[in-house]
Amino acid sequence: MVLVTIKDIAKKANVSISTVSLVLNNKGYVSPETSERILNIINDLNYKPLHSARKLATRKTGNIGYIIWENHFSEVEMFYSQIFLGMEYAARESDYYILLTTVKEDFDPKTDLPRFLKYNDVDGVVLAGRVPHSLVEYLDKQRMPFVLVDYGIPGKIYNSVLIDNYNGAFNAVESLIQSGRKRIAFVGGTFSHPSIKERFRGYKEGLESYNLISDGHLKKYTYLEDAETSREIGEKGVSILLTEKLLPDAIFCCNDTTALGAITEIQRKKLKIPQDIAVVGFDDIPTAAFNLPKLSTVRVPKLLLGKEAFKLLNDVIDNPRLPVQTRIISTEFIKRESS
Amino acid sequence: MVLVTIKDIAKKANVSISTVSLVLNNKGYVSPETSERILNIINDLNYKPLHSARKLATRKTGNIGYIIWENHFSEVEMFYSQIFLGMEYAARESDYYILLTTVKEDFDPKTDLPRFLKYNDVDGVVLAGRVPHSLVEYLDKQRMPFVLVDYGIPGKIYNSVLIDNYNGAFNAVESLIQSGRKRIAFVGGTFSHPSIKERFRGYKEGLESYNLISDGHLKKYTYLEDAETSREIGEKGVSILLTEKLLPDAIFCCNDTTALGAITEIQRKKLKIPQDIAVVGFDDIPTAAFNLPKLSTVRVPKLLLGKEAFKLLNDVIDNPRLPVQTRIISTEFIKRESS
DNA sequence: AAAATATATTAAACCGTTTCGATATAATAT
DNA sequence: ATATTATATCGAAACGGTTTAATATATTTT
Repeated sequence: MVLVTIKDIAKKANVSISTVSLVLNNKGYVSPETSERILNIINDLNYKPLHSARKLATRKTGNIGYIIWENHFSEVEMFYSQIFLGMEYAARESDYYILLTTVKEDFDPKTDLPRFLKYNDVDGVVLAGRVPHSLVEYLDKQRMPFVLVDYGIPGKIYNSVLIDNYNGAFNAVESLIQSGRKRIAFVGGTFSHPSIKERFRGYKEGLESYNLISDGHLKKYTYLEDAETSREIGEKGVSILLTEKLLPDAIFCCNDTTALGAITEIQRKKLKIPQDIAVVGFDDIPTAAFNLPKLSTVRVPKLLLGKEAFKLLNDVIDNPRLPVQTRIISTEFIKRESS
Repeated sequence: MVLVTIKDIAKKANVSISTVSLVLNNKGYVSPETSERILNIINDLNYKPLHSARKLATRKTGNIGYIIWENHFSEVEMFYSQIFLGMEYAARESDYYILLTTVKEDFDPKTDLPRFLKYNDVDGVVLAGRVPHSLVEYLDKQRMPFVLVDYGIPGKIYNSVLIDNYNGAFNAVESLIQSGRKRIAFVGGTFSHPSIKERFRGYKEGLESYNLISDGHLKKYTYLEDAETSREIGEKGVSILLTEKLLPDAIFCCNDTTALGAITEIQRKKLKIPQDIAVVGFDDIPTAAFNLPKLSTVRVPKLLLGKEAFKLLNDVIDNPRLPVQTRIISTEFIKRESS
């Protein structure tokens, strides 16, 4: 049960270990016959190059890091787990392992640096969702290749994979309008998350393009709270919106979590969904399809986000002087029971 | 920006690299003065031993694998993510990285082996929840150290960290009884998951010990479906239980997901929770505390499960001939609005 | 026919660490 | 005083790969 090494292969194939290495990495010139012979022996002996030896020689770690806020991972949201999974699937076709870690709310690069950064155990990093700016700056300064997913830092341009929030929101609102809604409200969390800002813009311009936005509309029918999105925001938002004389007949929520809260509150007020009020969310988290009424929402292809992030990071690692780029992933409106 | 190596430290400290290595791993004899001097230089130069070099020399990978079913990770459940997080927290105090991967429903060791097993890139593995038996057998045969979390394979004894399902269920039922419930039903999924079987046993013996289990009780008030737990099972179970002449006044669900389904169905039937029917779940997933009514449940300390699994695996890796052991983690009943 | 080029293989240096004697000195036991 | 043991340090060989420059032969170009 001892380890099969490149030496064993070389000996059995009557070649030098260099030759074996060459076919392993298909580099240089190796005759087809030799190559095949070696490959067969590799297969017979079930030889797998030792990661650590290989990585030592190539001076790569073979790891990439995946960083998210602690609460994004430990709370209700499956959103970021899905992105991780998308990356993991993509990574399976490559030589990389993905190291997942969370960072605290009050992150400080001096003391809270993820282990894999502290010990230089990754070749690059993907950061998903809202993430400490100080961490991003640190990575930038260290010249560590990184990619942001579903987040951007105002005033800075980094490699990133983003959702087409604007059009997603626009289409959702459009769908509400086409089903006859006239007074469409918005409930959302902090604009410091660019996605939410963009969704709001899509909402607003959607209404505008159908001339459904009278003077004072936004004042009456918009609830924005400068906090992380949550069910609470949805509940609170609705309870305030429902004090209007003329009730909204639809609510577009900045994401599903918020929408779930909104639904709870609407039901508590004994109003019918979607008859009295339609509700639409954003993200398409799994819960959305299970809760009653099933939530209409804008589907974000989370696995694809992860996959694209991985691919982009790979490109950046392979070619560090690649110009900074942003890849936009488009969304799809999913009509269910709530609208 | 070149790499600081052990050689640089040695040179600057006027010692051999062996000595530096010795203080790094505090082994052998090194005089306190030398040791401190070296440590200072290490600190000054911010030297971090290169993982791959170290791992090559020690013939360890420094990784441990975490394996779960694909649907456990990609669906609603945060349960297994939490266990992962517990492991990750524990790992931070050690030298290990955790590699998370999922396996497919129809797993076959011949073709679907996780990469890190195929390429021998882990020193041990934690498997959480229901997991392919063929995989467990494979690991056993390969002498790969592993630990099962919240799962057991009938007829086999492996290193594992389990929940005290029996007492958790017993206590939950007891609480229902003490608040005056008489006809307590059970809704659950497949018994091939030992946890569910145990929870049922706790339920049954809880009732028995209070003499609340008449002839035919179990026939009338038990809904078991031989499938993965899901909201659907909860909904379906309740819809069947509610056809009884004498309605149950409480439902103990085998887990929170099922309980969430049960609540949906009870509400659909216009019954009040907890006035008409109390509902109790198991696990305490985050959603449980957010949904209305807030779910009473048996809290499973998921982070602790992960931590214990990590520690046990560590022990097993360090000492492979350790006798097989099972660590039981106890639970806590959380009374909220639904009971 | 000589020169240039393409093809095929290899020896040896190197990657950064651990570890195993070997060596040397200081402290203790006989 | 000598033998033994504890303390302190080091040289060199591993660990299992990659890579570069050198060598040798076969093929093509001039």
